[in-house]
Amino acid sequence: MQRPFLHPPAEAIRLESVLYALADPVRLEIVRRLVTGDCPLNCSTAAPAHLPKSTQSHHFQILREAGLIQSERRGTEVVNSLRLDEIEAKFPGVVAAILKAAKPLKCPDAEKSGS
Amino acid sequence: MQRPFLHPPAEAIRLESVLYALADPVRLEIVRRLVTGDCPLNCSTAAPAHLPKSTQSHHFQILREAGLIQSERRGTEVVNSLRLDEIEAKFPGVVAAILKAAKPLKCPDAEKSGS
DNA sequence: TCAATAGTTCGATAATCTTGAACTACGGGA
DNA sequence: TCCCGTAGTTCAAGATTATCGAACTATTGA
Repeated sequence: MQRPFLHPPAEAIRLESVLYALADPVRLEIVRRLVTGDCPLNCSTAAPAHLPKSTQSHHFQILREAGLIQSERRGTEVVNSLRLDEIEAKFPGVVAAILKAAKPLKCPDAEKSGS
Repeated sequence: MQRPFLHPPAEAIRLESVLYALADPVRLEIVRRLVTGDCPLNCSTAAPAHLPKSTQSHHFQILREAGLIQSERRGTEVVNSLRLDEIEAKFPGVVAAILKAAKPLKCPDAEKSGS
């Protein structure tokens, strides 16, 4: 068994880790996609498609360890969801303000939904 | 002349850089001290005292390049001030929420103001 | 001019990020 | 049940970045 996902309890979530996780354009985009909910939540679809799988996995690990997302194996894929309530309870307004200020990432994903 | 300080114009300030700058406990503490204004604003007093000067300088450079602070030589010391208005205009509520959520850094600075 | 103070720059080591390659886990046939 | 395809993880190596002592620069004051 691949070691199960490690999720920090709410008390252990640190502001610095949350900020660090969101300080990367790719991870910020992942969180943005998860919160808008306009796409399935597995890793491949939530991450920019042009990235290697290993890099995607690394970013999800950081988001997980920061306490921003929760990952759960569902069949062959991993379903990710945001832990917005817990983060909001600990750091009111932080993630909301960041997401409001975040612009969609410009990347080779650009599908038909042109700007 | 030591090359003068580089400050990005407001338009060039990126959310990711701001978050990255604030994701470090030391830098978050520096910003916290600058905003409470309960101490002079030069580098040595704004940074945790136990840190080597070179490390302090590095942190101030990152804060500067992120657009969070403005540095100006005043005699033999460097005076730092926050660019809160510009950041607030670009990313409303972000820094305010972060500062509200930030706890004072526990460090060997601990003066008589015991917890 | 000399010494002291406040920061910066340099150089080396350590830690972290990125990515290809190999591996693990699960589901679907035949 | 065995084999294959899909979805992610883990490993290893090179590239970035952080930390900190040592040397350097800038400014003030005696």
